Amino acid sequence: MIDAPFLDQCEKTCVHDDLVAKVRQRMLSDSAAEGLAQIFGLLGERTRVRIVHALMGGELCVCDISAVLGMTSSAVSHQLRLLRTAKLVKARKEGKNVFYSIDDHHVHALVAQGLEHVLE
Amino acid sequence: MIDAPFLDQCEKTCVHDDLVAKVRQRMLSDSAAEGLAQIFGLLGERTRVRIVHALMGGELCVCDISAVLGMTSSAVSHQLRLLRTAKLVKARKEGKNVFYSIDDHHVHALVAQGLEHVLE
DNA sequence: GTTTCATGTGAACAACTGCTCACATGTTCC
DNA sequence: GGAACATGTGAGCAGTTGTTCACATGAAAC
Repeated sequence: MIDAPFLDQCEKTCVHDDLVAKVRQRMLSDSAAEGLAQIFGLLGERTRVRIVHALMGGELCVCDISAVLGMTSSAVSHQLRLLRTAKLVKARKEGKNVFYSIDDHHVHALVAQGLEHVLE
Repeated sequence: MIDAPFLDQCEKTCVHDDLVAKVRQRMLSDSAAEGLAQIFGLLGERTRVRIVHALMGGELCVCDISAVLGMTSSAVSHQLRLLRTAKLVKARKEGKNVFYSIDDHHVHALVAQGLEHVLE
């Protein structure tokens, strides 16, 4: 049921009980909301979204990404770690270099969809 | 061209000049990166993504959203302001109540796409 | 082995952000 | 008019986060 303390605020005049109950049934689970917020949050930062977009053209090593973005490799590496942990990008080691690429096929679609919103 | 200070770090051995130059040509503009980060960032937070998801079932007034999420209407109103300013949701006034709904048709697609990633 | 270099990472600092609290606004009902 | 109530908002605080700095790691070349 609906938590009491919040209904008490305006129960009589405002809240549409049946509607609220219906929406709560379809509501995102905690884990789903957390997961959604995580992936959107990772893409919701200038540096990281630029990294992901750069990788959409193909794999790049850390040093190349640093050069493309004009940032230190340390800063880039910190962000790559977050993206890698969340499985948005994957790493391939080759000698001294580590090449990164998009890991999840949904990421492409998400960024493309986001661009449609931004560019129209 | 490519900014000098960042190339200097590992110019001789690591950076693939032609590849970096090519990627930089296709690189996101500053405004596009900022716009992408903004919309993803807005969806990249637990409370806001729950609000947007709740609105995907139809319009709701502030008080109903508060009841659904179990949060104060003040906290919800603060977040609605951000979503409204960014044109992710729109407001319709009716007497004392203000009903919110999804403003941009891309938002539906984005959240649905994000859910596919999370739920698989 | 030693050097060189690409990458990874912990600590620290500054900037940002979400919530709370108090209060303002505007509408309805009496 | 005044009371009640849904909503909006500014200030302040606590928690989070992105970058820098210094240093560690691991691989290639000599």
